[in-house]
Amino acid sequence: MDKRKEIRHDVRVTPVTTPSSPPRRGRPPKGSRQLSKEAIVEATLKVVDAVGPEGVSMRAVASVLGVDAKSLYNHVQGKEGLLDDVAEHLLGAIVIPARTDSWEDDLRAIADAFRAAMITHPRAAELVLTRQLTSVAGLAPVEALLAVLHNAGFDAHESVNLLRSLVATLIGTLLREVNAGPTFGSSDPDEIQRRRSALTDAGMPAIAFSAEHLAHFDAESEFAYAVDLGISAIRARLPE
Amino acid sequence: MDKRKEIRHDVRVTPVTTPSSPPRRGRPPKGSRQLSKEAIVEATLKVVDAVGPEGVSMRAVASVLGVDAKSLYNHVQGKEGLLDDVAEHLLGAIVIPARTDSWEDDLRAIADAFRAAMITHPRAAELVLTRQLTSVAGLAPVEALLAVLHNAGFDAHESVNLLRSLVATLIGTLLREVNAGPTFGSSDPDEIQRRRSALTDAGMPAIAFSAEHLAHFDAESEFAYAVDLGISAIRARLPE
DNA sequence: ACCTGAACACCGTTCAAGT
DNA sequence: ACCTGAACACCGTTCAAGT
Repeated sequence: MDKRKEIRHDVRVTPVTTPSSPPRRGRPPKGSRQLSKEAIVEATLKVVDAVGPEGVSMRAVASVLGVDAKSLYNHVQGKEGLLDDVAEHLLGAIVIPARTDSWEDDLRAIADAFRAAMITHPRAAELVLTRQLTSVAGLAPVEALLAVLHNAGFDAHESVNLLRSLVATLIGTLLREVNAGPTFGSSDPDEIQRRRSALTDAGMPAIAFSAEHLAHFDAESEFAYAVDLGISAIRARLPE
Repeated sequence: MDKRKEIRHDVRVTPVTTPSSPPRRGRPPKGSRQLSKEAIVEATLKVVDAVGPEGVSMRAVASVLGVDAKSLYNHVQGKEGLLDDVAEHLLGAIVIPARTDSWEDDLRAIADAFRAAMITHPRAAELVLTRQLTSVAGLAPVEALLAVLHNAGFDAHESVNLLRSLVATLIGTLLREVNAGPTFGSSDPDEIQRRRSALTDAGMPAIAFSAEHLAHFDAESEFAYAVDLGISAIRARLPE
């Protein structure tokens, strides 16, 4: 409830210089790090990992680097631009797998690579999943998916439709996984039991019927299931 | 760039009382509206429609109601609670269609009802699509989808898996639609041409091959396509 | 070229005091 | 029961001045 205390608590991420160093003016004498976009993005990622995207402030990022918040504006385009940069950094970390002779395996492998990259920074994943990114660098996974679809025999038009549906499914599934957080994914039987009875008591028969399974959630197998479902839908649309 | 001016501009949403009314203390004499959660949620929806979720401030919402921001805290649980309330309000507006004898048609109809509700407030949709909602009221669409799946012959477990994949696809697709905004959805040939050449020049062969279709985007037919794809995947999993 | 002091116009929220 | 003044601890961002 008291936002001041919450933020005070969260925002302390190991600063590069000691907080007791005296305030200066102009360029620091010598040893101080050169600020750069990459360094700022990495610092931001640390903050996001610690307090989530909504906890990010220019001041918090700057303090990780032992610098004043206003200095960041020499390297990034404001807070929104910075968060875009973080998202693209994460997107760039996806390792596109080599192609095999099975398009099904290839699609699965790309999907897994995407998830793997998101999982390394669960709290930052939301940035990739919800932002409208425009960089060319972020297109590598799209290129990879499209290439596989073309190669499987789909024409330029159908490939795009399938690509978009598949990506939507991946995003929707991962968004749920990272938003749910560790709480929902937990296998704590007590927690599951509480959710189960809440669902049974909702007075909705179909929900009550499936309550046991609704209360349980295994992120990894849910993801695999969604990808398999997508792949079988694509297979059904194969020409010839 | 100058945030002050931007906000000044956007935030002026027709206030209920004239802005020149003198400041008061304690309860206003008589004519002033009774504040209520519903009224606050509706006012917030107006603000979101005007300036998007990130533009919402307690002060802006209060000013729509001609009231001080701090008064809102008597009725909602802070800003986050308020935005949750808005999301649930929107979720509650979904009109679940009557069931027919075709589970395919039923799934499509529920999906369409979901989209229709989101489209009425495109900028607010993001709240429904990205927030972790916990209310029982929001479960109606889930109940409807599950009932259809059960009725189609799926057991309690498989129904939940299919439900989650389908919902993920809907959320991913709608998120893209509302995030893209009117710009991307436009059929302006110049805009499409610019995007097309940007994609061709990216040096990625599969993207270049599909560039024409990647540059074009029709939200409604993309949605229909994704739903159809999901339904055909579900059909392939039908028992017996 | 790049960093900061001073400053501005905002925020969300608490709490005691008012009616 | 519900509203507000005063106040607090934050924000993002600009710009001129410093080195």
